[in-house]
Amino acid sequence: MAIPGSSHAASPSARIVSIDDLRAHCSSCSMRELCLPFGLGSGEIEQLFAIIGSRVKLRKGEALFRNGAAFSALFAIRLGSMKTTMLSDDGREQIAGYHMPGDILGLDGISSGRHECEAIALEDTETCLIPFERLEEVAREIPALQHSLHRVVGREIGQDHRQLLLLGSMRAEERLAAFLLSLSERYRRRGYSSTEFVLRMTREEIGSFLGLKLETVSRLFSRFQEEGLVQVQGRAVKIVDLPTLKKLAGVH
Amino acid sequence: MAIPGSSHAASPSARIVSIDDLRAHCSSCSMRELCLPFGLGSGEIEQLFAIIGSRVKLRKGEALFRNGAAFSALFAIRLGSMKTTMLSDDGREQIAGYHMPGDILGLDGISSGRHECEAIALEDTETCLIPFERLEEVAREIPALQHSLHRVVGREIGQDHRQLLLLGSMRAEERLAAFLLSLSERYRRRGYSSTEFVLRMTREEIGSFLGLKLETVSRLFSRFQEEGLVQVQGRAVKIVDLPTLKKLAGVH
DNA sequence: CGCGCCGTTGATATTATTCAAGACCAGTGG
DNA sequence: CCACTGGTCTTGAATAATATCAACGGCGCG
Repeated sequence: MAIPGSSHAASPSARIVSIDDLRAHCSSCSMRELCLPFGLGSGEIEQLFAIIGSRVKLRKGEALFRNGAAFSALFAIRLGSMKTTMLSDDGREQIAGYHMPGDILGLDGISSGRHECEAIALEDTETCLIPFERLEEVAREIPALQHSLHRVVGREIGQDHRQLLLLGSMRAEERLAAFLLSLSERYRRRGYSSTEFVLRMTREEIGSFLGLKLETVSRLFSRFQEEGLVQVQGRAVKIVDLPTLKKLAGVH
Repeated sequence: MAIPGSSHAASPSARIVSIDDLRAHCSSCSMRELCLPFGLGSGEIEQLFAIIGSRVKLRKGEALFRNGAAFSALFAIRLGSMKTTMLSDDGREQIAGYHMPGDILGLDGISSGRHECEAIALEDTETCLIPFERLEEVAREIPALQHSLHRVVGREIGQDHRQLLLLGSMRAEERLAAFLLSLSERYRRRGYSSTEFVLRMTREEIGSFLGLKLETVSRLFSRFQEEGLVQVQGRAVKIVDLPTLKKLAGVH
């Protein structure tokens, strides 16, 4: 499973690209505010950047890591988007996360030393590979980096908890409304339109993420459109009536 | 909301007890293998112990921290059990976690500086208060502690992901079976019986944790008993047919 | 062009919830 | 001691929500 010339886990088809591009540098990365560099001085960013040995490019559908793979690194998404999926023993899959640029992947592997989920690219995607042991070393020297790592980890836990609330206590239409609002907010924070965006997942994947079947998702999109909440054409979504959508999702 | 003489968040009725008991020491705590001290040498445990200024005792129903409270510390459960609950804006609550001795609570507050859930004692419970800033300081000096903290965090994320799988893709009977197996395993690791234990939650709380209504949980317990999988008397549970239970939960 | 994947929609089936009634149990005060 | 009370648990019947099954249209791509 290992890539020739690399001790880090990634799928065989992934291509590792050595750094030859200045835009790849943390200090000029447009995601630095959301990612590990947040709060670091320029010298400190330099130290962080020094351990990011490579970028990993994935084509749509390729895996960054697979279930059971040895854990040795975190990955920061630079460009594109990914899903993380949990697999039950009988083959069903549950999408546990939908990740965008600035998100950090792979935290699930820290405790057991093996990844307990899979990370699959939803489109052509580029990530930074961050060797975890070296990150720990540098974090011991740079309090701000240590804190930033903890902040990222806490963000992941918070997101998971909100998803638990969604799956455990919301009805189908509330789930979809909450999902759209969450996307809206996350695009906004990244400087994109918060009202018009393109979904990167199929209806089936959205259903898996929300604990629903694809037909239910499709029907809900149709109904939301009828009711004038959104305009949907395939994966292109335009949020029309934000207040009502918020009310639906239970946000007051 | 702050306790007189303490800068750390906890409910007003919680009593802080200064350390006057040798059994309170990390090195003699029966949970040290599951908790932060794991993997530390005795000198290092001493340094960790030095920052644990106090224990927090809670009576059944009392809160360790509430939603929105300022985050300043983690808490390690020494004795008893707790639930963490997420609150939706419209008042519904979702139990996100069921925690036992050795578990670390409060990680959800790291990223925003405020707790995003509530931690409530399910029975009389005792926890160690671990000031987070000081923990970060000491973790920078002791790689093993730093790693142990990361391991604990990763464990939490893994557990959340498994719960997402449960809520998103399992049917009611699978959820209850998986819940019982998870309890069984966690009691086993703590040196208790893995086949006979007492639930610390009401049917309603179990339902909330599993995304079900209390009546559904009650019916399932009755059915599992009829089918000879378990013996249930109120909250006392005895697992009778482990293999079938595992098959139900989708574990092969 | 034809194939495969994706999305929509309708009819039906299944699952879990809701509503309702009553049993049980521990604690409390007369 | 006993009746009373509030919380918990169980069970049944009716209902609502979502899944399943099935058919078909569209779109992109080789």
